[in-house]
Order: sequence, then structure tokens, then C-alpha cells
Amino acid sequence: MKITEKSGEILVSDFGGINLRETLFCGQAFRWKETEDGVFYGITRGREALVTQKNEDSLCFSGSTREDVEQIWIPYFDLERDYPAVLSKITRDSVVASAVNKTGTLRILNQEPWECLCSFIISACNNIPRISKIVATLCENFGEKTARGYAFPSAQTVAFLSETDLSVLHAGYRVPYILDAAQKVASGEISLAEIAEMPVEKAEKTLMTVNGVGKKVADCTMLYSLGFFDTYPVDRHIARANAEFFPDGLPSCFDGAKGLAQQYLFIVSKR
DNA sequence: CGCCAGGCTTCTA
DNA sequence: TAGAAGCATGGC
Repeated sequence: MKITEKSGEILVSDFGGINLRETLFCGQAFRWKETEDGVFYGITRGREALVTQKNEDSLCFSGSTREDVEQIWIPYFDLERDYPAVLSKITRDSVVASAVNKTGTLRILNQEPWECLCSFIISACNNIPRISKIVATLCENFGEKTARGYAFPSAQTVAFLSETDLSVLHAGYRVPYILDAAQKVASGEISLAEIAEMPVEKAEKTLMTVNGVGKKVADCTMLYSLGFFDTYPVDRHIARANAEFFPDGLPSCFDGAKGLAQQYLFIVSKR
């Protein structure tokens, strides 16, 4: 990987490739916006970025410090993982191979865990445009103002809100789930940092102690924010793909990278 | 208008 | 232990 600075921009390249637009809008994260053609605005851990893609294997950050690029955004985009090696493995399966040929390199994001957990609680039986809208409303109402937008509100902040406060979200039956998650995280009853260090089954079971968190939401939280790259969340699309393509079980070439394989299958199964 | 959405909890047999 | 009902809201 190479990092170069020039005229206030920071260029990261030679990390093995990314399709930025697909990575940001394939249903892992819900806060990115394309502010103008090819320019993507995002915020995580209270840090904002404007990102553009110069070519298949480089990203340009404008308005970010070099420290933020190295400490926040390179981990966020999973740029230190060897995706060419991972892709050569999972493309032994023909379904994934055709998806990779069409889409290029999807990256599994490493999001802020509380934001990820909360977002996927909201995702239950919902569609992506509306998930994004509810998350945006949550941030605009209860997150700290930043230069260009709003940070995701902390678990501590949300834990002190009431169902009435959260009625502005129009999130329906998910509101008490959001509150239970916030209270368990804020009180320390569960520690997302500790869950990241647990064995897979224990991590999943611990997340599922939150009301409104079943296996699928737990798996998404683990995959997209806690470093469990081999976790395979099964939603209704993936369940259909499994029945159609893998009735006798997942191919062994997915082992170690089931999360990424799942992401390609998710795109395929949504047509 | 009707169908569907990156599910979960609770009730039932 | 498995399957169905109920859940709140709005995108398309």
C-alpha cells in the first residue's frame, strides 16, 4: 500500500482494488451520500471524509488528515486485507465468480460497532432506502453537529431517550429494541469491544441477549463491525440464494471468507 | 392500491 | 422444537 499527499489531498493506492460505489451502497452501511458525481461523503466515529476513486486501485481523501486516513479510513475500508488472495479463493465457485467479474472488488467495511448494531436493528423487515432515512433522522435529531453533517449518536445519548423521543424516527416496533440495545451498551451489560475478542458462537449469543437482535442482526454486526470476516448472515435473499445454488451446503472454498462471499451473493440475489 | 422489505418475539401445538 | 401470527411503516 502507498500513501501520498499533495495539495491537501491524500491518495491511498496499491492495496489490491475496490469498487467504491458498490462497496458503499451494497447494504452494509447506510450513511454514505454521493454529493456529486463520483464524490462520496461519509462520517464515522465523528470523523468526516470526502472520498473519490481515481482508478480501480486508489482512493483519494480530501479534507482528511493523514492521521485520520491511517487510523480511521484504512481500517474502515479494510485496505490491509489481501483481497486478491481472498477473491482467487472464493471465485472457485462459479456463482461468486460471475458476480466478481461484473462488480469488481467489494470490500467488507469495518464500521463503528454501536452504529452498526443499531443500524441493523433498524434494518429488520425494512428496505434499504427507509433504513437510510431512519438512520439519518436519528443522527439529525440526536447526533452531534459536525462541519458537514451529524455524527451517529452514542449509546449513552440514546440510552437516556424515551420511546416518545424516538417517535420522530417512525421506526415502529423497532424503537424499544433500539432503546434496549443502547441501554445494554451504555451500562456495560454488554461490551462490543469484548465481543470482538470472543469465539464466534459466544459473540453471537452475547449479541442476541439484546431484545430485537436475532441471529441475522447479530451476524451482520459481527461481519460489518467486529472483524468476523467468516460470518455469513442469512436474510431472505441469501436464504433464497442458498436454496437455489447451494442446496447441499456452502462450497468449502468460502471457508475463511464467507462474509465476502455472502456480500456478492446478496448483490446477485437482489438482481 | 397491494406487495414487499438485509427479522424478531411470542404464542401455539 | 418447529411453525405461524403479529408487529409499524413506507418504498415502489
